[in-house]
Amino acid sequence: MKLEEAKQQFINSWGAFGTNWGINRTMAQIHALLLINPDPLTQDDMMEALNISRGNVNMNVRDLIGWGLAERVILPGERKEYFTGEKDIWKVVKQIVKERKKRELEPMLQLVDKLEQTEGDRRDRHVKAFMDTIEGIKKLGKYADKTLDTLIKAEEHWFVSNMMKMFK
Amino acid sequence: MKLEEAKQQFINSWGAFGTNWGINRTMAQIHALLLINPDPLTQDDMMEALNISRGNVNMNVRDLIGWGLAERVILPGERKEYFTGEKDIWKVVKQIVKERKKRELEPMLQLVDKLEQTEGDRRDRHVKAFMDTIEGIKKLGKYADKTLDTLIKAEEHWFVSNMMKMFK
DNA sequence: TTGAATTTTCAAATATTATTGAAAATATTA
DNA sequence: TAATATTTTCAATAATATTTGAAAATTCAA
Repeated sequence: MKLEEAKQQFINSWGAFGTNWGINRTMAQIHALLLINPDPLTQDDMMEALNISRGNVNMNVRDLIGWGLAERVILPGERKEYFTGEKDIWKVVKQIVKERKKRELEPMLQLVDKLEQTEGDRRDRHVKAFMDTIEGIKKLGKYADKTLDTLIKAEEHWFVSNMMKMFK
Repeated sequence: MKLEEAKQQFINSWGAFGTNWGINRTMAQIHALLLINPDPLTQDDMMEALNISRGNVNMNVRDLIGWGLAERVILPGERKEYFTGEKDIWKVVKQIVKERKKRELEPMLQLVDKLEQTEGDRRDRHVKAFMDTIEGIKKLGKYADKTLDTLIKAEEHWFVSNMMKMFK
């Protein structure tokens, strides 16, 4: 397979992959494009590579920046803005984990803390089932929170070699 | 807060949470409903609790069964079908991990195996950047695959206590 | 400053995904 | 077997999410 075809396949698959994770297709495709491009790209480059409008590129690039997955680059002497993506996949994963933890896990933990205060007699099987679920989620959620914090701070080799010990 | 209000909040939040993960709102809400209900429910119960149509319940319950998160229950003497959900959150998490690994990680690994065959001279910076990305994803993907297999097979207490050692 | 280049915004258009509801299929009981 | 209850399907509809494109805002060089 030729490079151009392979790139196209990668971009399409990364886009489809993203949609399974609640990320819009275009944002994931732009991310793919930045991952595989050695040099920074302009918004026009992305419009052309993905066949999408200026507004679409602009919004999604800014979203990617918000996720910490892309950044603006100033090239001396150039008028236009350029953008690059983090190339180290381990760092990409850590960044995504960090953001999703902040955006989703933390609000979920806040919710269960609140729902834990629900009134009612546990001898009522409905009350009990509800409270058991909430407590189960809280316990596992807090544990996930700590685990993910460890991952976010970890160096790849440290994390991998620690995990390896579990596989034996 | 009263039980009914708390249940409603939990169902709504679980639904919203699902949409961030590429899972449709109704499926996540039905799952929430099954999580917090001590007894099996009929499709009519779910229609009423969530204010949705029969067809919608039916499709989403079957999807949940496909994900291994709900199952049909036969109650002796009852004409209607009943459904329950797994209550143990650790098992729920393992089941979701197992399914997403099969549906997403494995196809992704197949893709990178294929894209690794891309022709081209690595002295070309574009070829090199592409191949580096693909190889990075492959390496981390294979590692994730093993880690998740360990998680899927693990007992909660074993897994937790192993992870604890990393936090120290 | 000015004005050309560039980026950003956002209402409207389009595309995608989810939901309904009624007909068809299936299962159950008498 | 026929009558009835229940489940399933799926075309039509509705709801949601994404994309466009042109106007407004901003930036920058002279």
